[in-house]
Amino acid sequence: MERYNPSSIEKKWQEQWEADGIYRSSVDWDRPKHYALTMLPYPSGDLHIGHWYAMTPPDARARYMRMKGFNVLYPMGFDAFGLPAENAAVQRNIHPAVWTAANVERMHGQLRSMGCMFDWEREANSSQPAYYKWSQWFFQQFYNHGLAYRGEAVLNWSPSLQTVLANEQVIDGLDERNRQPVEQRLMEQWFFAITKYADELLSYEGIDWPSSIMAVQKNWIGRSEGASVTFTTEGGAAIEVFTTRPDTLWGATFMVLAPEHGLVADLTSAEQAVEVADYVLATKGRSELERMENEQKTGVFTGGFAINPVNGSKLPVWIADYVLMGYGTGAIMAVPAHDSRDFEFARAFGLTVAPVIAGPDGEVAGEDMEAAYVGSGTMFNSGPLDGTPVNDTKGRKNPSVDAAISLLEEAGTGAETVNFRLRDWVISRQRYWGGPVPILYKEDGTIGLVPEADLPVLLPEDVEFLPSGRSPLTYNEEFLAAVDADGHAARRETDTLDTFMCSSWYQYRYLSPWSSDAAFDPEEAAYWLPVDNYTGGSEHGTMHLLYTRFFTKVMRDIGIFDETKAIMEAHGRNTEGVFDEPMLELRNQGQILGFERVGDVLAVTGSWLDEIFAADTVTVVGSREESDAEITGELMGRTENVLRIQHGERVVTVEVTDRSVVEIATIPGVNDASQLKHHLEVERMSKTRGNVVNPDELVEAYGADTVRTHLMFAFDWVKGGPWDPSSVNGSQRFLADVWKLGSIDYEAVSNSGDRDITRAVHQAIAKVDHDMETFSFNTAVAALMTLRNTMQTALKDRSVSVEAWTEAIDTMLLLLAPIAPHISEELWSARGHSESIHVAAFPVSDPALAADDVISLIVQVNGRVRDKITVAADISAEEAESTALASSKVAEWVEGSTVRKVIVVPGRLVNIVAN
RNA sequence: GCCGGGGUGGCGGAAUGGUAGACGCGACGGACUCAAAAUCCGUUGUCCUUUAGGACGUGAGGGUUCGAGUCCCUCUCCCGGUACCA
Repeated sequence: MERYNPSSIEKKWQEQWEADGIYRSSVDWDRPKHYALTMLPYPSGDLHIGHWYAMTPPDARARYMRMKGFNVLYPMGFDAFGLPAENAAVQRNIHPAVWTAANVERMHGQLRSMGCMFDWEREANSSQPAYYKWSQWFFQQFYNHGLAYRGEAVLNWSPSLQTVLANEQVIDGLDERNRQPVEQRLMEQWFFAITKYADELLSYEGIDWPSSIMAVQKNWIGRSEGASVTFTTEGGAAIEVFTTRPDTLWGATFMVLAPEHGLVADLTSAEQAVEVADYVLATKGRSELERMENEQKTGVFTGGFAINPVNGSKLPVWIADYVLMGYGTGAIMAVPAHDSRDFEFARAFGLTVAPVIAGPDGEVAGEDMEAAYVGSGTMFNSGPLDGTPVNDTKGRKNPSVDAAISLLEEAGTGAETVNFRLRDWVISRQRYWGGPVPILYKEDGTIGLVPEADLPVLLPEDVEFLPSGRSPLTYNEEFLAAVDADGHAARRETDTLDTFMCSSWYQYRYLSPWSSDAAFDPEEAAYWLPVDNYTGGSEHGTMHLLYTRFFTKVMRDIGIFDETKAIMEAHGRNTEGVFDEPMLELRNQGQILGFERVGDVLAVTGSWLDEIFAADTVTVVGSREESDAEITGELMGRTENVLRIQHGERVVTVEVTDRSVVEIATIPGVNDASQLKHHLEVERMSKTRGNVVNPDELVEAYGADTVRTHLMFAFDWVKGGPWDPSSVNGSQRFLADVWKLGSIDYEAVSNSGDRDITRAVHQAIAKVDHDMETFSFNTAVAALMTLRNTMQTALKDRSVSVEAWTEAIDTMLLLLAPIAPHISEELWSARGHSESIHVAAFPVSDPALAADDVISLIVQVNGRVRDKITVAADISAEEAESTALASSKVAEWVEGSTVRKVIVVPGRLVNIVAN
């Protein structure tokens, strides 16, 4: 028997599977389908352990579904447009297309090493013309239906990326990719009208998504119920405001406009003109980050006034940057008594505070209140609505809000309104490496689509990258010059599509990446759609996962699924709601973090040069006590030749020079500073932190099966956690044991253990079946390890028959096949099976065989375990009770007291209540 | 602040309201070996105790229950998201 040697078998089977085409997925209406999708990677160059974690457990799930009888589609592709390619172009003078293609090529090999059941015939790559032609086509369809438009808004401009970004791509005032500051600018851009779908996006009917994702999206969409109210300036212009608290209208004491608001100029008086202009300018110069960091309220009086429609009072109008142009109407009525932000502003500028809601016990706050009152109570000083109760519900459910809205609607000065936090999606990017927006600027000044026949608008390859940061499309005359449908000269749009737009529909391109006359083949779509299970990271909650839902709903509404739907119906499928959502079930995996490691303890001799200690010798020692060197302690970090050493309470900076001698006893030869191990925290993996786990190295050391098994076993998949390099041993031993069990020539000595091993086998089947179904991968592997343990015990005294042993090992291999596909295939084949294990059916557990004959009956006295008695599993309640009461240990514990009650849980325990 | 998730041995983690710590890592003791690795056997929540056994134990406090890691209330800490959103 040969030893388990993954490297020799894994490659062999990967090639065999590919040659046999066992992972080709084709439409077969006679079989139930399962579309398993995992988020496609960006071709950054190297697959990291996170990719393995995101892809191999779902691969095991897809394989499991296949063995359960489903026709499974599990495709893979590349989200291949994006900025890193362009940065590489500028920094290293490599064309983005070349850089991307090389990375895709490299990642192909790495993806294959996972042993996944990807159907490569269905690979899609968003940067190829065959793909982005359809991204452009979708843009045009959206445009024709009024869902793509060019508009002006205050947007996020990233100076470092030299492009505009969608709200979703800005986190804490920084761009989500490089974490550089973003500015607010009034700009004209291309938008998708996602806000038209805001309400529908709030519904998750018919889909099973994690509550955290639904919460994040709901929060992001930010629906709030209230009223729009029209105030009037002294000049007669209308100032529209949105408020969730129209019941506090009588307490409005001033108004605030966003500095960018269109009425600012009209309202500003001559005396205030300079101050207002200064403030507007200052706001413009402030980055999003600075604005957020500024906790003090700022603002200036415009000198203008507006009339409150409910009581005719005259309110001073201010401008302040705490009012955002991007939300509501960019103007608010300020009710300092009942809104904490308005209150702060009023106090900062000495404005009137006028309470209009009394507390629940009728207590009325005075002008001198110390904080805004936002609770429930009763309206007062509110004209006709005095006495109306105020509760803590939103919108018309609150009687005070309801009454106020009715009043406004009768008077014609306001209306019930729902407002959303969600903004329309900016989809144009001022970058080169993306799909060109298929738009022409015509001679007559109008804007039009590139004729459909001219799609795709190809990205010119022959371009020059200038360090200006500007997209080369903006100065490429060959690209810019175009001809419109009427034969007139036109200029092309130089913006490209947001990569999130390309990835919003990739699940449809996988259906038929070969289609040249449609985005996808409706025959394929009718069978495979919708996606049954989607897996990926939760960080896409407000980006990709929101966009793709929107995209699918639009596709449904503009008829893109009509043909697909007709074919589905022809096959007898119920199509109701089938195109409402792209993915029926979503599961998010956690993140693999870097491991914790204790750094080398160093003893350093040398001399101080100001704050830096210049090393003569650096020696790795066992502990601080071993050395009396001047500087000694754990190496906390290292940058090039500068060490940070924890010397007692403080961290000392030590410089290792050319003349320094580094001694590491465990590493032979001449040592240098780069060989020193520094301390690592549990945190995200990154190259700069030096805690990256390279999956290629792991595969080389342990084999893909061990890496797969370990990623499934060592974590709760949803949670993730730190990678512990030593715990891989457990998964490696497990597979080595399976190898031994599966390759020995078994001979029986007796069959006394048959019942036990058969029970273990059937219990394992039930457990693994259930756990694979529910994404509980770690306990599925644990159940297989338990079966391994049982089999090893049986093997020792050869106490089971050859038949029972054969069933056990064959079942073990079948259960293991989705998790560790290579070793199971090799052993399966070596055991004489001619068909691949991956086309075999998943074993079925027989409950009668899985059932225990005897159980350990737990006997409790007052809820504490006092005895355990082995009894038949099917013991009756009466019998269990009498058995328990007959226990001598029970007798000891109930002695001197009276048995009050006996609770029997059949097949489990007996609790005797006595006092 | 608000929303979501969580706190269980030295570590990763298991536990339909019913034996807390499955499975594994690590550690310790032993076998094999000239030695090491690998492998095999045993121990491993804490405390008391020779054994038997007992007490304590799932972030803290309270409650419901015959019985709570699990359900309810209050609090606390950690992680993620979001935040002048009117």
